[in-house]
Amino acid sequence: MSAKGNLVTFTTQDVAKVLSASRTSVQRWIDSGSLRAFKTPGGHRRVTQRELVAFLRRQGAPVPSSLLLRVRLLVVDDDAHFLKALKPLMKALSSSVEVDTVDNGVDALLKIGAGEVDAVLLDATMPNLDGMQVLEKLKGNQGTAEVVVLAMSGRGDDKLEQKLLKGGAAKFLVKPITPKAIFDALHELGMVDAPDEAVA
Amino acid sequence: MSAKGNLVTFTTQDVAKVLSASRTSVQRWIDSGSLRAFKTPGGHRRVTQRELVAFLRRQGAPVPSSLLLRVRLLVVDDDAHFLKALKPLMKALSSSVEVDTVDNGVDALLKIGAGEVDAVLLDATMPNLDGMQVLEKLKGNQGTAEVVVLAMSGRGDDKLEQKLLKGGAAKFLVKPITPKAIFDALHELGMVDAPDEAVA
DNA sequence: AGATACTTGGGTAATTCGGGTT
DNA sequence: TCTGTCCGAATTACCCAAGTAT
Repeated sequence: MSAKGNLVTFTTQDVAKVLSASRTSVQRWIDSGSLRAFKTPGGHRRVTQRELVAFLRRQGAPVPSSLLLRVRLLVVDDDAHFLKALKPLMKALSSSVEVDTVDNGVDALLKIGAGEVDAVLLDATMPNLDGMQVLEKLKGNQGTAEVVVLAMSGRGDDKLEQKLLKGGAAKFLVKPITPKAIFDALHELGMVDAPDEAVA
Repeated sequence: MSAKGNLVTFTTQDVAKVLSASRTSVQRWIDSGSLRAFKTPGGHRRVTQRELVAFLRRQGAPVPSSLLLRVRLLVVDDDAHFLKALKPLMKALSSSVEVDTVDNGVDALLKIGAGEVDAVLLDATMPNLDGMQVLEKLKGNQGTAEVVVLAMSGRGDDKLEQKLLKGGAAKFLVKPITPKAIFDALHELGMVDAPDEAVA
């Protein structure tokens, strides 16, 4: 079996404590749709940790590091060697980033659509895939709009960079991409904390 | 949690962990009918993985990807063209159905016997293979009796259809078989959910 | 098959939540 | 819009006898 169910849920009271608000307010936020929740068969509201963190970010509120989840990063590139090499390097660099890789846009969209991805490192210059189009689709869709897009391209191209950033890409990275560059980008976006310390 | 063949069942505690709820609540949900379960001879509740996923979806709760089920469908037909064409079509239609194909009954039975199959689409009118006999063997054997059999034949034949259904076939499909017909049959049997949505 | 350690069911009490209201 | 308070209902915690797993 895979890892433990990382599925922690919060009651309205739990959420209220995080924001120093009242339980009643949290109920209203949920009912008005600004905070997504599901209900138990008995009608009690439950908020996932993932959604709580997303909500805090939307509101510009600080995210307690105790709530930070591992970032699920999907790397989309058609260079098999790059993908194969990147995974262990990222793993060694930070235990708070889970790296998944695909070599084509179709698989990428399927995974993103399934809600299994927090951030995408997308080669904007892949053949058979219009990075700009993917970006537009992601940002245009409720449910995928919050996926952080890190665009990368083979070389500096100011025009492409501006276009992508304007389209909603969070960062623009120029190849060659290093694991540290990816980590730093995620760190600047507040998605991960400081790098792991060596354990003696 | 116990695993028997490919059927994984969850105890009340297992379900409770998935939702970070209490064991007592899970018991109540089962007793009130919100969550379907069966009982062991000793009275302990057991929930199938399939029902757990369905329950989570009904409540709007996130479904951990480790719980996602895929139906392993084995298609038995001697028409190579049919087999070759069907596989990619089913894949495009639904990512939750894994299609395997064989052109003879021997390989089919070997795969089924190995526990690698959830459902079989069986051409009941194959030469060199008595579909009815295969059906009887499957249903008569502990361990293979739960494999869902979708029988198909070249044309409507009420007598054959009645015989097969009486023998334990779950559905009777008339050729030409379309991927959608297969999917719908599996859907009616509760083995798959609604079709994949394109990331539009 | 028997023995052990762990888990579950059922009951009740204590706590928390939802909804209406101020 | 946010907060506080009410009551009925849902959820949780705790007990020990019984079922399950190894």
